[in-house]
Amino acid sequence: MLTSSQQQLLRVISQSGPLSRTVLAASMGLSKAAMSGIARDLISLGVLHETETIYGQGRPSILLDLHPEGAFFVGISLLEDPAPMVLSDFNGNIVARQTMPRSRDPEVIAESIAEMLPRLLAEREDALHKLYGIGIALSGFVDEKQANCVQSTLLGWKDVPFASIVRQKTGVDTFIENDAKAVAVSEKLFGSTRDVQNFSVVSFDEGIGCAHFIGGNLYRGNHGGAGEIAHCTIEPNGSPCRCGKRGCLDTVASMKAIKEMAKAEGLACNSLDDLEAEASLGNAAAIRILHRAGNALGLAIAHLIQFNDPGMILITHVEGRFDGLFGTVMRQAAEANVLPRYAGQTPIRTQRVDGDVWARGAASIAAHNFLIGPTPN
Amino acid sequence: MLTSSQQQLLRVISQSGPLSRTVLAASMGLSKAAMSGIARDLISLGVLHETETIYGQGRPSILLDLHPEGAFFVGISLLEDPAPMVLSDFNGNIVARQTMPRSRDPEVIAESIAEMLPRLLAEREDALHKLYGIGIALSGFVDEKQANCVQSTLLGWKDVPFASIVRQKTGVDTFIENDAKAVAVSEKLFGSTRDVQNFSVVSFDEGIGCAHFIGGNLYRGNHGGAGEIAHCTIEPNGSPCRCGKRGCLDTVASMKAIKEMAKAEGLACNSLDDLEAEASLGNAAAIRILHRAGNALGLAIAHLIQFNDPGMILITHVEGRFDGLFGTVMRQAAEANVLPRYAGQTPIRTQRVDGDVWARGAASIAAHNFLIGPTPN
DNA sequence: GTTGATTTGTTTATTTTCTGAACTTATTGT
DNA sequence: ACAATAAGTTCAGAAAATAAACAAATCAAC
Repeated sequence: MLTSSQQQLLRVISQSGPLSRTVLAASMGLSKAAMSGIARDLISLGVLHETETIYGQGRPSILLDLHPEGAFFVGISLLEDPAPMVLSDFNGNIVARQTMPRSRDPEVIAESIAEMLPRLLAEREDALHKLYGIGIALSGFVDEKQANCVQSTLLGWKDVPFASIVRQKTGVDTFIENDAKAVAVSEKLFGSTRDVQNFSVVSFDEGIGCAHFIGGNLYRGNHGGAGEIAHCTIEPNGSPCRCGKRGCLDTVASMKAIKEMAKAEGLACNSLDDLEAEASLGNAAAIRILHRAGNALGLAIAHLIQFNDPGMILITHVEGRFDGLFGTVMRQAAEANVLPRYAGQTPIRTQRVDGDVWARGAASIAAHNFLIGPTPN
Repeated sequence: MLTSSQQQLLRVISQSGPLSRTVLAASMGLSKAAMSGIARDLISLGVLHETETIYGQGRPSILLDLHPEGAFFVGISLLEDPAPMVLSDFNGNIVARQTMPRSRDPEVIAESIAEMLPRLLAEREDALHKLYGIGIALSGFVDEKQANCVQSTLLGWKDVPFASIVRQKTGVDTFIENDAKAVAVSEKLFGSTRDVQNFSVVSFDEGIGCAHFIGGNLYRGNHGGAGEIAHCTIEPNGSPCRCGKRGCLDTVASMKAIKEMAKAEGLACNSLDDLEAEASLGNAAAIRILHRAGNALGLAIAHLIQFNDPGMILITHVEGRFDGLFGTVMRQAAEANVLPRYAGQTPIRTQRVDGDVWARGAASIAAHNFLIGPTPN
């Protein structure tokens, strides 16, 4: 395996983006001499490579970055059926793809993974001896070692040591993670938040998920529940939620809730875009629903900003557009409910993602473990 | 100064409490041999010492802990006038005390500190050559280097490089910090949360402050504003707040707000205890006020738990008791507004603190910088 | 009691890793 | 062309960590 200095170097690069040897040495508290050797070793291992040359006064500096083809990872999403299984390079590019049937039996899933793995790797021969891990995203709570699924309603699991089951069947290092947290990790490693140390990702879909990066690390919370904003009380004494409380964000602002409210109002809308279209035609019910949902999501995001002062909020969404009424109301509510001094200080970015989010997120969990080791929280 | 391994050892001990050499070696990823030497050096420096002996099978292990008299720190609170100035040992015990006039002119305060410092140290001669820093707590925003006050309404400051001003006048390493964050650090270093890695401290007083520890480190937020729960919207369209918004927690649940509401209801109550007494006699207005305040604080704490899943919430309060109506309602509201699965999973502790909180917190900032170095966020 | 098992902590020779200082390389500015 | 500047390399020596053997302090069992 890698030495601790080598890991530290990869960690710094994955947290800050491409850097020169001199800058790396300074930020790691090492001498240029030490840096030189560590970089040489990692380059000859094929994990690092030289990219851009920066010209200034004096000898130009050469930026070092992770080599896209230096390591490969498998990502599997257990949120969909059939479950997608992808092979990702070090940049988050998907270089091969398969699907497999989803089951509720851990052993059966592990068996399927072991069966599909050679077929996946056959699509990309050079990845075989550079496969460093498998990551699996699922809906539910995962322990801090990313090994055991503490609870998953969707899969009907409770305290299932799924990572070691898969590891045993495949012989490859395996890690599992909650869906929203996996997406956050992939944004940090591969996406638009590489050089942001503190941010929260809100994944907007049928349900609402959220995960925090703090100090450059995924923060999982004491019970793995950090970021569970879906069930914060946003409308005191509001509608009952399937969790047992009332007025949870999930009952007002998730796609599921929005569609249900639309149905209850007799609107034939099957997507956010449909509802936005109705609203722009002046349909009062559609406008009311979008206002209510946008306000709720905006207030929750305002709380996120007030409580944690992140450097960025990134909203990922598979469906819909965020430049309509819903998005506008959401942004206004977010701005209106933070300290006026802070209003506008925290960028709220929305990003449409393709259907590979979960599988790519899963792969990023394996990459994260390779790069950074187990998360400290 | 200390080597990085020495600092790491102090960091681990200050985060986890007393540990044996063998456990330390394992948790730092070093060999027992290396540990032996590092511990020897720190003991002869007077910073560490052996405490309890733990008997089990085999040779007993000897716990190592910070030596209470191994280092001293000065703490100054600029929240009060006159400003208390204390000398603290490594356990947070206050071993000497002075006061000084507070001013709004940074130069004048620095001058006063330089003037009082010899008098403070005269009370405790052995501290003179073991003084490793000055910490200053103030109300406002402080940058991540704990050097500049970005903004303080109370002191009327904006971008004041106060730490370096004091450093220049006294010749001692100086750090400044926000009041609530300083209290959180002192609880982590000296108090009841030493071995908790993730927790939030809510300081309940005239205003409401809050600070988070995440992964064993103070989390300051991207603009130094993490934990500003006082101005989260807790009663949508509620009373106007001096911050410009409406329905902030501060307008309902701070001691200032509670007293104002009591006054508006014509109650002659000057403290929480007075109001609790009225409520227990059946005074409807008193009951209403306490319910409203307790509910608001409880909801905010529930959000804190939902968003960040901390291992503990610690509420520090100078005034009043938390076992009356206010505390009960607060706890009930907190429990009722978290995911039922989590209810009761996060301990909410209340702790009455003496008038030295702020000064002790300030001293802990200096200690934290000595032990752990600058906070990474 | 004595002996063996067990685990902590120390010692010492050896290996690994890092540093300092001089040096080479590649560029800008004049 | 040549000085100035800064990045990156080389290599001897210093510093730090390791492995393995060992000493120390206890419990448990006979």
